[in-house]
Amino acid sequence: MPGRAERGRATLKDVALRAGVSVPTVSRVIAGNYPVATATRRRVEKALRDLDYVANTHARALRGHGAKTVAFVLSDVRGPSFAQVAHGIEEEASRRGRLCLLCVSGGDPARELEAVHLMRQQGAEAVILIGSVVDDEPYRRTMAALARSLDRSGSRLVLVGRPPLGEAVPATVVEYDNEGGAHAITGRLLAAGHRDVLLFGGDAALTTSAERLAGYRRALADFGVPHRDALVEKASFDRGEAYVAMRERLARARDFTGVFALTDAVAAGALRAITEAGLAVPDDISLVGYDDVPPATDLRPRLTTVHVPYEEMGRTAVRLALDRHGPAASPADQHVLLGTRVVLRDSVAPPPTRPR
Amino acid sequence: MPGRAERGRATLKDVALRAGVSVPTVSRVIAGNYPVATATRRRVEKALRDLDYVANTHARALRGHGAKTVAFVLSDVRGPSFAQVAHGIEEEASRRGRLCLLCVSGGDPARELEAVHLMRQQGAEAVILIGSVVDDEPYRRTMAALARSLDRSGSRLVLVGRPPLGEAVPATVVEYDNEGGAHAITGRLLAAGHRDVLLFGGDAALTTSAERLAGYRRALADFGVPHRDALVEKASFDRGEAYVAMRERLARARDFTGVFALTDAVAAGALRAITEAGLAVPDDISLVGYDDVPPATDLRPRLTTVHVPYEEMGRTAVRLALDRHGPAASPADQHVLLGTRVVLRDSVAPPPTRPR
DNA sequence: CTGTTAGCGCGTTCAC
DNA sequence: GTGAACGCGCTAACAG
Repeated sequence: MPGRAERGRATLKDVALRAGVSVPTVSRVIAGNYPVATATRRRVEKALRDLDYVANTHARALRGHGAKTVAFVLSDVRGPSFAQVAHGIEEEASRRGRLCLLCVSGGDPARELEAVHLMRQQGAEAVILIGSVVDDEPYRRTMAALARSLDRSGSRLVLVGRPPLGEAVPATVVEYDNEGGAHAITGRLLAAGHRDVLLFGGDAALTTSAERLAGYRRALADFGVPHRDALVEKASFDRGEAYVAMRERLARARDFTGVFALTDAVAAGALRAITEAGLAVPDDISLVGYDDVPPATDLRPRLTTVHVPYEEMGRTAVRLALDRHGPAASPADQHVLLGTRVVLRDSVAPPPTRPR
Repeated sequence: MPGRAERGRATLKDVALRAGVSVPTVSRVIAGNYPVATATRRRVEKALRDLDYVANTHARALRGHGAKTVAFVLSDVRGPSFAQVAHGIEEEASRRGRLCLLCVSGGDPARELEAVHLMRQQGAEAVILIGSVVDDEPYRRTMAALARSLDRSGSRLVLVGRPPLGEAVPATVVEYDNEGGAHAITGRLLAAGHRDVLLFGGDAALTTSAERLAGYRRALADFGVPHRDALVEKASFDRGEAYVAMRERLARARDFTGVFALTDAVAAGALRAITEAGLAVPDDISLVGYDDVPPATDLRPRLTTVHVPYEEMGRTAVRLALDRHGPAASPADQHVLLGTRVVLRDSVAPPPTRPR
């Protein structure tokens, strides 16, 4: 009776039985760092192949030798910017021999929490949370507790593209200069002569939107242009909804010559609405976006936007979390702010001189 | 000495010690399906909270109660179509309480194999391989062996958007009608009157390209249009390279009035080159793509393309693999071919009447 | 109701 | 060189 080799996966015991040796011997052959007689080794190796043995990660993990895991949560893999972060994480993690655990929250804080819980159980070395949130008091409290829990169990909470929780909270933060990027890109519009700049898209409750709005306002202030609430038009981050919203806005009032779309996808939707309304970009209306996702190049005109180092953020997140106990690691390194830069393309021009 | 509660994660033992009960009692409180005295339960629950206990998935898995895992491998998360499949998988998996393990292969067969190996060790319930491959003999042999290995260990190999390996191989296959879609979309061009249709992009060694090419040729045959090798222009799947390739092609010869781009991204690159060459789509040249990714709507003109049910493929993959032992499951259901459909938009018109 | 015993698959002691 | 014994953390049996 050859053990359970027939059904289910073969265990060390099955292999040992077949090779006529004891379990530890097989283990040694596999590990390779212990002297084993050549003849025995051959027999074991044959049995290993015959039974198609694969080590059980769970048992290994229990013993302390488990394959390490890096886990991350994002709201939707289909978003190009999230996908870039995910790619960066995956790349760096697998470069270091780590497996990647992925959860999607759909933007729901409850699902995000649940996901983190699962990842803790899994014993993930790092738990990476990606993207915007509603930064209220309950959120901060929960997150701080989570960070401490993970820290106690030797794991690490990493916040990517999300504000820090305070000095006392043991979490790694990888941000990008969101407000600065918004300030710079709005500045481009203003410098080209635009005075009526529509801020388009987003939900001010989300940190990402709020920061971009702040940059927009600061740029306005720098140029001495008074802020007008009427020039802030909410719309979701969805291209389709952005299209509809811009169409309606144009039907209602054409009281702007420049548009700062909170996202490239939003810009794409807006562009279609503007074009269909018989207006030209950038001749009649200038348009800028944010994120610099690859399809931004496919727009006509090619979109001027803000480049965000999403992939690098992903890589950095993994690196910081995994190297935090290393030789040259200091707590200060656990909070990183990556730069953004404006990518000049073809969607900005001076405002038209004659009134429309 | 309260065990290891200070550093590392708390175990059942720590909790039991603190609550003054035995280990199984704590286990029962957690499981909840066993009678426990109310007073004891309270004490245990407090200890659980105090110590911030989290169950160890690995120990549970070893015992047979582990959180199940669905694993998948794709070449690049940043590709919108892959991202859609990934989303479908994640959605269906988490709906069924499964965790998702993600690996990226970069299109390298060796890395793909390595990834599958890791996933086997992890004891994944299903291992899903996504996307095109070079379908040669070594590949088929390796894959078949892998399928059998996984099958023996109670897991399942799932091939998504990739041809089956033969009846005898225990694998689940979720395909879409790739050739049919290519046939239909090429037919649109032909029906509009085009006779010189350029097949643009892709690498014929990859299954996806080969199938689309086959559909293209069949459509040509149906319309009695002879196939010309000169009208097959290779280019990678990258938008940037497609742009360059189309620019060069146009400089060399404008011997076509219609373009079938193997991918929407390729179509985007081609569109830019065509437009910059002073040609109009669809007035001078008609252009179609494949995949129907969201940004295809942002192109101007909006791209006529083939819709592929990527998300559904992801969901189906998980469903088939997990339900294969269910009541109404038959082996025949383990091979599915999903339909594609042409999405008519604005990038096709009859060819110009006067010679350019 | 609760504690004791046993074992999941593996790797690391120890002896022989 | 190799086998026997033990324990990682957990849960399912069996006592009591």
